[in-house]
Amino acid sequence: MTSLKDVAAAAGVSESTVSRALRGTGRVSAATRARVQEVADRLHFTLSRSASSLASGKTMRVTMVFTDSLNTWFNSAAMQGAYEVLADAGYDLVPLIVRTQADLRRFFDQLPGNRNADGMIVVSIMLDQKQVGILEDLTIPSVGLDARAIGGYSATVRVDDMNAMRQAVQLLNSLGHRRIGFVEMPDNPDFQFSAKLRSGAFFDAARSMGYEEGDLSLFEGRDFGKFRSFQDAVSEAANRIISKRERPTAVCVETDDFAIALMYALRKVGLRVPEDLAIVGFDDNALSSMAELTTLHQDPQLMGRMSAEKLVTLMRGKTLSDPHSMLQASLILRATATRVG
Amino acid sequence: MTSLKDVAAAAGVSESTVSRALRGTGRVSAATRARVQEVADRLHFTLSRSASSLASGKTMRVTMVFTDSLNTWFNSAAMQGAYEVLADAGYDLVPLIVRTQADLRRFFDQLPGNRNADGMIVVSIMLDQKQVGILEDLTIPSVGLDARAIGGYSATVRVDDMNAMRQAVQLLNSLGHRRIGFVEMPDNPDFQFSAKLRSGAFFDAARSMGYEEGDLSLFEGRDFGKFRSFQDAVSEAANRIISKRERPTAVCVETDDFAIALMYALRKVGLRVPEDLAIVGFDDNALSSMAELTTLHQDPQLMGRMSAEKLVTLMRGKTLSDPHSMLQASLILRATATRVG
DNA sequence: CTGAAAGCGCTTACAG
DNA sequence: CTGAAAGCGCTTACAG
Repeated sequence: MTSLKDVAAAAGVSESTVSRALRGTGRVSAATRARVQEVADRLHFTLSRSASSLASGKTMRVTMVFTDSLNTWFNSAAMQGAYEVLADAGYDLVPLIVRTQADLRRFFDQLPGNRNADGMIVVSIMLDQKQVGILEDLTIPSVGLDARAIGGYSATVRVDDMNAMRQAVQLLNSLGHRRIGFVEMPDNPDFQFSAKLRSGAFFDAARSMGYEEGDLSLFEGRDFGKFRSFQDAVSEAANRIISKRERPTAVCVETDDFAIALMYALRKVGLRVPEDLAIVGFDDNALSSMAELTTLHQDPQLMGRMSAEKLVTLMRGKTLSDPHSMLQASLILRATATRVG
Repeated sequence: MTSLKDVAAAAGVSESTVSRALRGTGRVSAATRARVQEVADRLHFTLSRSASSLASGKTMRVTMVFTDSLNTWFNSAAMQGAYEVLADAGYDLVPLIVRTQADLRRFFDQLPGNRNADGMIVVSIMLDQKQVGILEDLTIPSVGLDARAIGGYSATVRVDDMNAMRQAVQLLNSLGHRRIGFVEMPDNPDFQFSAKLRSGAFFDAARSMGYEEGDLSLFEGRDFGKFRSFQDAVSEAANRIISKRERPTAVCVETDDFAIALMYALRKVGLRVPEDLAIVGFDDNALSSMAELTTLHQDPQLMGRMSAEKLVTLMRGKTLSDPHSMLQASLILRATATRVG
């Protein structure tokens, strides 16, 4: 395999000069640079990233940590957004899935001594105090994407759940719904990070707008999470909604995917949406417009881009004027939430 | 930053022993191994991948090459499948998007001298003869995923388009459709790799079943590909279908995404699906069941897994008994293709 | 089972 | 602007 040494020999210059010419750093005469480049092209030479990395101390790699599959609507878009920015800046993006508490513990145990990335983007993970401490002591920057709390991260990008839920409650209130509820996603039984923030925000908003405890229902994710499949969880959630005494006339659902599946399940047993139950989702994914789902729009690809931009700035040793970005979700009015009755 | 040397010092053994103990290679006494591991854990030590890679000649990295966004239905599922297998085998997965002919040329120009991956998975790319030659000369194995031709790749995983299209035509024939057509995806104007194989297979199947040229219509991707947005392309395709003299009573569409968008566009102007036009898609993605689309099911996550399994076997220096896998798509009967008339 | 030593292929002060 | 040399942190024959 041809190495930098071969290029140096073929071009009649030193290895130092080849290195500088190819990377465009340091002072090299235009003529020399051109000759080196020409020889390198002819020999199909590429720098060994491992060797460069070892010598320079920069890995030119970014780890993107997920708790869930890469092909969810949110994760895949966030990764695409981050990829675009990182590729432009010369960084490789390396996805890592951390599914269980044990995985996560191992990951954090090894973090302090980890020299295998110049930075990381951590997606949708709730950290405990110890983990926050580890991040703070890290020599490489970390960006929290969909981080529900700022602690530990050098920068964060998130959606304003509080305000989003306020908009949703406001809508339901304006439409005359007096009994409302929130439906959580099924918990991953093996994993503790499912944030309760969105449901918490929903109820806070509702109370501040005059709803009383008796008006509010929570359909808890852990009640469906013990079921084997997504469909089982959907059935159980639908069942609990139907059999609820004093059933709400409207619910918010934690994500569009769950909202849409739920809507189909409810209609199948004869509950009319929106007449009997209004539904508001969260995400505005590709299914939502087709399902005519009223929902809150967020843009994970943009969030991925923003996270990567912050990270690149930090990896270059600069500081951020706005390390923590909070985006607003926008309410998309469609057919599943209409006036009560 | 703590290095292997520090671990060796703290454990009172040589660096060689630490290396062997931590990687579980070579003969190390159980007691020594345990002590080394304990010290390594205490110091939060992780091997530097760059240094390991440089010393061993293995990068433990796999490049996965796409021509399109990471968050398409097919790509994200394929990546998830490949990730699962590669992560288990200790490899990092590094996505690479090659959007233009120029990108692709540069990529292949640099491939021969590239030491930055131990193997690669190439998704949905049509290769020319020169590129096939480059792959064949490569020292690292390459797997073609959704490779429409075998040439150059050490192994391939694909769907049997021929047979899938035969099933589709057979269905339309059984349902009494005598005038049928195929709708291609809009071309990426900047890119030449959109395969014509699926439409070719469709017409081959139709002819072999007695359809005459006058019965068959092709709606070519390049006719919609010059439009700016996906929606524009959909509109143009719908327009061409509607204004076709001797309009077909049924069409196959290259992918579900395009089929569903097309269906909505057609219904909007009053064409009834399936009464006026039956539609069969390809993919069976999450939208299809909701849209009640009759389609051909394929499983990109499984294809990603299979590709990675083949690649891992090859990277370990073993040979494959079945390097080229062809999966069958299965026809999913739903509401958009019914008896003619 | 364990260690000393060479070497992987670069980058980067340091000198000139 | 260019080169000689040290060194990044590992792995792996080679010896014992």
